[in-house]
Amino acid sequence: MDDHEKIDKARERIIETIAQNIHLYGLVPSSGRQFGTMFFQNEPLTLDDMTEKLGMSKTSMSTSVRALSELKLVERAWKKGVRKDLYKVTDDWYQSFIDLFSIKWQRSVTLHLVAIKKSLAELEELFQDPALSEELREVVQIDIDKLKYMKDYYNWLERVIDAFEDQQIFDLVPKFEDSNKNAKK
Amino acid sequence: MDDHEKIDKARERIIETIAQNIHLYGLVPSSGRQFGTMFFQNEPLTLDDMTEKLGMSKTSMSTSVRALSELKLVERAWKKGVRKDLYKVTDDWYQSFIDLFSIKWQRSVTLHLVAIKKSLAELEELFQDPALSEELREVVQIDIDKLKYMKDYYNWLERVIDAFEDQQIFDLVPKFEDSNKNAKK
DNA sequence: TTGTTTGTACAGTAAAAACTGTACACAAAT
DNA sequence: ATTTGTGTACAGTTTTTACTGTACAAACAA
Repeated sequence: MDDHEKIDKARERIIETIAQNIHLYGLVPSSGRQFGTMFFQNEPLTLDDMTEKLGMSKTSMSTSVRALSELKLVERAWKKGVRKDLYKVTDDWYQSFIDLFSIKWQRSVTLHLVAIKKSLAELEELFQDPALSEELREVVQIDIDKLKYMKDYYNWLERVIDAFEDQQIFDLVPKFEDSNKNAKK
Repeated sequence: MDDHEKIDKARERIIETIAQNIHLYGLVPSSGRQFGTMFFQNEPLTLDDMTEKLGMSKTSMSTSVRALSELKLVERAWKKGVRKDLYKVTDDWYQSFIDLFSIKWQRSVTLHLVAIKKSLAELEELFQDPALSEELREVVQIDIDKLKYMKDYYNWLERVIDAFEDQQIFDLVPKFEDSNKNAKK
């Protein structure tokens, strides 16, 4: 194995690991491979570069790079004289992780809260109805309690996301381990 | 629309919202529907109950409830005299969220760190080799720097997960909003 | 033991998602 | 205005994943 192959092997291991884990971002392995491949290039790549390096169709590269961009794992780059679109991996991975929450989880939290408020309002109105049977009133009360629990939970989750977004998470967990952490004050 | 239908409609909205968002847990909508349905039952359910309520095969219910259990979204329950397995949704959703990280993300972090350390060791050895061409030496140096960045990132991520696991996250983001937060001290 | 009941392994099918190739709109170059 | 180059919409295909039905092993009952 020559030196170049050694480097490739070391890179491939990382790329494959990314590919196998990127489902946590809601992406498929081939997008992970694309991301990993871009990561080890020291120049931004065009769609045609990717097609060649990954042996996949240009259409796939296009849709896939868009998915990566939406999650801010990849961003456009510019280089004078190059007319094709260029892409490179975002260099702040901490921010990428935060963006994942901002984008995917925040959306989910919002959808849940909207649904919860709507259902809660309906059930509370029903609860006020004097014509409601005693039996159903109990059922409604239980559901209301459940929805209130959900509401508290999603409000918490929203505040967690906010804490990531405005960088407070780095107060709790600094980027680099505090070496004094285990020392006596 | 009678009262019972009103209740069902309020529940269905929530169940469908869960179904549409559970992909964040790596599960498919039908598992979300199963989870949501269980959530509104006040008694633990058997696989046959689920089959009936969701109109799906028992095999599906079995595999699906296992997936939900692995993520600790549901858990087994016991009721005297009932021979069938019973399942109920876990009642601490905050803990479920934390468990998601412990289970899915921790695993991913570990896999990445293993791969990174391996590749890093290989590249560092290669870098020591006096026979390495000057040109490749530069390439190796750049890759080493990239891997070190990844390593720092995944170490941070691991500490974030730990901060969730040992409940420190609740110091940063309490379960219930601190009402004094916006008041002057 | 023999007969029931319950959960799941496994093979097959149906449904969904990923991927490709063509065709075309838009932009830049001549 | 015409030609050339680039990205993507869209339809069709392949591949993957979800789901079903059967068959069976394990646990319990009689």
